Amino acid sequence: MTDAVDPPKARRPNTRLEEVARAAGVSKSTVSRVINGEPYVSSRAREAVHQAIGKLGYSPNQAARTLAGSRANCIALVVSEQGSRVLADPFFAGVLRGVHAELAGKRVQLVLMMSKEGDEQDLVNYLCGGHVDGVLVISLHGQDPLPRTLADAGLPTVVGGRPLGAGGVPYVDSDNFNGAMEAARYLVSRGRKRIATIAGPRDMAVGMDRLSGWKRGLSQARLDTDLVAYGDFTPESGAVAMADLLKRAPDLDAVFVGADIMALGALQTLHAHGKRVPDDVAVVGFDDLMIASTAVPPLTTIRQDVEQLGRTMTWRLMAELAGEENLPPFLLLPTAMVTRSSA
Amino acid sequence: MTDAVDPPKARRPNTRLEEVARAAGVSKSTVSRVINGEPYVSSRAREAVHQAIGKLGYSPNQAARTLAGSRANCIALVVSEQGSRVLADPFFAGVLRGVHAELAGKRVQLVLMMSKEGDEQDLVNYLCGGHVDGVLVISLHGQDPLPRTLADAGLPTVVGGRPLGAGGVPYVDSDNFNGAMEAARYLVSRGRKRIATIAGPRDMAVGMDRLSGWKRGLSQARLDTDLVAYGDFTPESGAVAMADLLKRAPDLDAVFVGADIMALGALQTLHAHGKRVPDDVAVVGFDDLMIASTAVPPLTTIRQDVEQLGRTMTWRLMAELAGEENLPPFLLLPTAMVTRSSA
DNA sequence: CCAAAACCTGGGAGCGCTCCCAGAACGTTC
DNA sequence: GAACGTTCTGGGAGCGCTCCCAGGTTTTGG
Repeated sequence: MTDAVDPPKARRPNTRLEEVARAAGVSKSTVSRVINGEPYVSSRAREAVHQAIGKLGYSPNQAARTLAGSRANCIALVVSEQGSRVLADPFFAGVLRGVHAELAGKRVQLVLMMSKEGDEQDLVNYLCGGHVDGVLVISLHGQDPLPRTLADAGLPTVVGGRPLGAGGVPYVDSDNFNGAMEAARYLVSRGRKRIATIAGPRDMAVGMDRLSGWKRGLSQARLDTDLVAYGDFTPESGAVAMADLLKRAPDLDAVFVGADIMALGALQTLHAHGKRVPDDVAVVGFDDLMIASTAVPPLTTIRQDVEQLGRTMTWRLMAELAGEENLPPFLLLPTAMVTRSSA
Repeated sequence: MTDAVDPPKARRPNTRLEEVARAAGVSKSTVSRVINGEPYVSSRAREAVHQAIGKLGYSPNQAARTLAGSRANCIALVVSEQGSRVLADPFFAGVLRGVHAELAGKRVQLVLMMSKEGDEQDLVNYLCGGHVDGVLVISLHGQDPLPRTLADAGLPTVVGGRPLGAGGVPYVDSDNFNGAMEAARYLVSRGRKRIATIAGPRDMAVGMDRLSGWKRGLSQARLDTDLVAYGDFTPESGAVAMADLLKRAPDLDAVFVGADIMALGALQTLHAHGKRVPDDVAVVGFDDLMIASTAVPPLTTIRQDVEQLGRTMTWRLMAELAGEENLPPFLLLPTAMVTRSSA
């Protein structure tokens, strides 16, 4: 009965569509049409609405739009767990940058999710629950069934990096095969005869594709392709692999390392064994990370444009969401050789 | 009248709360209570609901929850644009990792946003529009008013890295001052007499705090603090700054570089000038990036735990959202010296 | 000049949930 | 056993939007 003091609930919901409508002297429907860029709105009404929106600082309530409409205006970027490692990866950062760049200006939010090893079910439930319009998946290890599952559920999905276990799901990848082949050919063209490689893990397409490209490059020149060692995309594994190769073939005069990060380790081992780079052993990496240019000696490498990868994935997904048809099932991005001092 | 064939609308909305209720033989309200972990639900009902949820693979519609309730169950991570650069930064990746780790298990989504230089208004409208419960802001340059604006609008906000222009907004940062001081003291303790520094840009707190710490460390030992050069957190700027210092003081025997990334450039310059590290010039960096350990020689540096930074920011924000009171206005995370070969 | 088509507009039903309210079922106490 | 708590339950009013429908206004065309 007395003036009950409002509890500190605060934060009144913001301007609503209806207020904009009133301010502009039109109906809710018309405001909605203007916001969604529909036709059949007189320019007079459109103008009035825009003014009202500007004056009131109106921002539509996404939750309500999602609930009422059929679109969530939101896509997910799913990173497979081990993610603690993945997020540290410049690859991930590059992709993220590209995704963001491509999304700029479009009224689409990006939510980041990590697929936990065990309870993928939770993730799948969430994603398929209509909370997002589409999914970008990156960093698959092995035969991750996630993309297949999502695609089967009818959720538009694009994978970054050729997925091993998800035939038919659209993907975008760098042209690892041709990039690696170019590296091999380059080494051949420089007169190298005994060319080794340090490949990525066997359960990742990126590792296998680069290995295949290297093999093809060498066999075209009728060179032996027996000098293969494997690493796991860490400097340490690169160092170990290099030592192994050196033991198996002390006379090797070049090595193509399937990732700059491993090349760093290889460089250290080479140095420790008293091999001069590139005089005794030429080294070519892959990726063109920033560390490639600051390595000693600066690393000759194959550049892949990861930002472009992110952009392209996003473009492909958005195109599908927009209902475009006959989209390519996969896209391969060109790589480029960057010549520095190591080869 | 005849069987009108459904247009290919597809993707029927998923299971709804009501179906769960029916399956469990209870009311919508009860299901809602179970989902939200409210008390006053008999264990029998709770059990039945859990079973029904499991069987139907139900996942609540976030949009509806947000709309009906007062929480969005969603926080934003805002990265200030120039973002193209920021996202490539291991700092960002580390923070992101920490944020994600801290969020794991909590039913809170993370949306990523970039503040564009010009139209911050858009961002502010969106964030204050009730779409998110709180905001994490990182990578502020200069006197960015964004955190102040958000905080003033009543939106819980936590800044990563001491903000220069946002007094009063809670923040979490590494203890840059003490870390830098420790670096300086270490160099002193190793008998170095002519100690320089390469600092970050003057408009970033992280640069200034490390510079201050270095100064304090030297002046406590009654050493001159005149050898200061500035860089901008790139290897190139580090190289230039180092050359400058060498010209001003050819006799310098140590340099504290306010970021590993700049130390890389400094190392190159030192090498080019025929200075041996650490024999002629000792080098200490800051950050302990991965490149610190693979540098030649491996870099002695001050480690900051950026993942912990992300975790702490998130914890602080979530605590505030949970209504905790008397939370600390800022938190400083300890750094640790990592001794390698460069000093 | 009138019918049909093309434009523009407002009203209102619901999207799936939360949260408030009223009330049922079960003690517990005097 | 009447009066009160305490625990549990269901009903139903919205949250702010989109989208469908019905109706009004203009243009077109024969």
